[in-house]
Amino acid sequence: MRIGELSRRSGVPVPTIKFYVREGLLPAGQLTSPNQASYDSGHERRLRLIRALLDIGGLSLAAIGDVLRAVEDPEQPVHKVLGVAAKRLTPLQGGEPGPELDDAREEVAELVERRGWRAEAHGPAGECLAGVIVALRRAGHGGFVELLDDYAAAAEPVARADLDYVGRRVAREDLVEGVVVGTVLGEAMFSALRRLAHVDASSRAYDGEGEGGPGGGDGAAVHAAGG
Amino acid sequence: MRIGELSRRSGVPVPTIKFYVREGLLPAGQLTSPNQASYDSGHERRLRLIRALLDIGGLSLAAIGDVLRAVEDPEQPVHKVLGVAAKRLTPLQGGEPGPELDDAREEVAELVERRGWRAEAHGPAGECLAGVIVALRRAGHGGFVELLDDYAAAAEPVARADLDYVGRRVAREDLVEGVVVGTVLGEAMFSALRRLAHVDASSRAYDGEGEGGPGGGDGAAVHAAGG
DNA sequence: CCATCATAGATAGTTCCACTATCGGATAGC
DNA sequence: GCTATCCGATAGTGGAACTATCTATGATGG
Repeated sequence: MRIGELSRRSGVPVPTIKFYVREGLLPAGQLTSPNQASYDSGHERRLRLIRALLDIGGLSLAAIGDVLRAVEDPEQPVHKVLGVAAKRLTPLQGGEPGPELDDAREEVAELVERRGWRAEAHGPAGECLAGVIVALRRAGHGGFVELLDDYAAAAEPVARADLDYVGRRVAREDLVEGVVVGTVLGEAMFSALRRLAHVDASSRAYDGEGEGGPGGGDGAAVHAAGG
Repeated sequence: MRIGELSRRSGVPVPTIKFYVREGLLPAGQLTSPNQASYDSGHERRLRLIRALLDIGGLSLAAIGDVLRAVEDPEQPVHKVLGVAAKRLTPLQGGEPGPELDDAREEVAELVERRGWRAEAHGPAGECLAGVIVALRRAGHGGFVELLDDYAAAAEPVARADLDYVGRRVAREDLVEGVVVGTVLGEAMFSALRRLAHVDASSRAYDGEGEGGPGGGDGAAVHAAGG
């Protein structure tokens, strides 16, 4: 297919497709003549993936490019690709070093030990978590950190489900793409579910247990007041 | 305190503080003379909250401003404030309408019913979830949608924990701020924990059950390959 | 075979966002 | 008085993600 049809099928404007090719996010079409190239369904799929990571996952084009190029490169061993993915999928707050951050790191290490997780507490994910803890404390909501264990307990089955999804894939590219999609879009999925569950939990807490179906509250329910 | 000290204590540059005041994110200092103003610990706390929502939560300044101004305004009833928060904390993908989106909406409604949630499936959170489902399908990862129930089951205890945290607050402003912080920073916290749990689950799945502590794998472990 | 349309590739421009720089005049505190 | 700091205002910066325009070339249809 030509670029016009690719644009129509993916919903991405032609100049934007050209821009993505320039930025190395999308391989160029197969040139059939000096000013004519043909694109296939692989391009279409890649384009949809880019838009999902961009719009839903909120990744930057630079991050998407790094990840996708690593996925494409057959030279890269799988674990390297996953390393790139882990780094680029993490906002990586870092923050200014200090005793606060050291304390938070220590708490993360204790949590990992407490739950018996086989994970490095000082890897990208652990650093990210420590950054969040510091930010919560700095924002005056240190109490929220007490929920860490509850959150960790909920994260375990989610991680197992993710791995289960990824485990069903065999081809290298499919595998890696599964990890990326699971990490990025799975996060968006959980986030939406969490907000839905907030409405439910709030409804039960403030409207009383005995009342009827959803939406019966008069506004006390958290998040229920949509407009 | 004067603006210089506020800057030193919060780590935010003076011109940036002035910028936040101009944008209505931070109340102006108390003028003690035509060109002298004094700031208090409330300003400092607010400033830290802004930075947390911006850096960790990834909210835009516009969204932060809407939420904080609603929180500040004593005219606004609590449920209105929570409505504003819910809307601004949601990326609100919307996406183009079509049969795909209708199908996804239907699935969300079925999920809500299946779990017995007292929540409107067509509120902001439900719409957001439907958008994610559509994006997953469009990106060629419709299979991931099968994890919806696992994710929903994990979201329930998290939502209960959040509500429990919020429930401990009594003052109106504290309550609302708790919701905002819980929703935004709690998401970042869960996200980091989920990635940590990925490392663990991957280690167990690929490195064998019997091996020793963390980090022992040779790279097959998801995300374990940090830089 | 010729008019019309789409395309490749290149360069430059736009919009939004989150700051950052500079300035003129006033004040604080020694 | 002197210097550092401050207020308020205006203007400028840099990055991100496009978008517009242009030229030369080729495809398509009557």
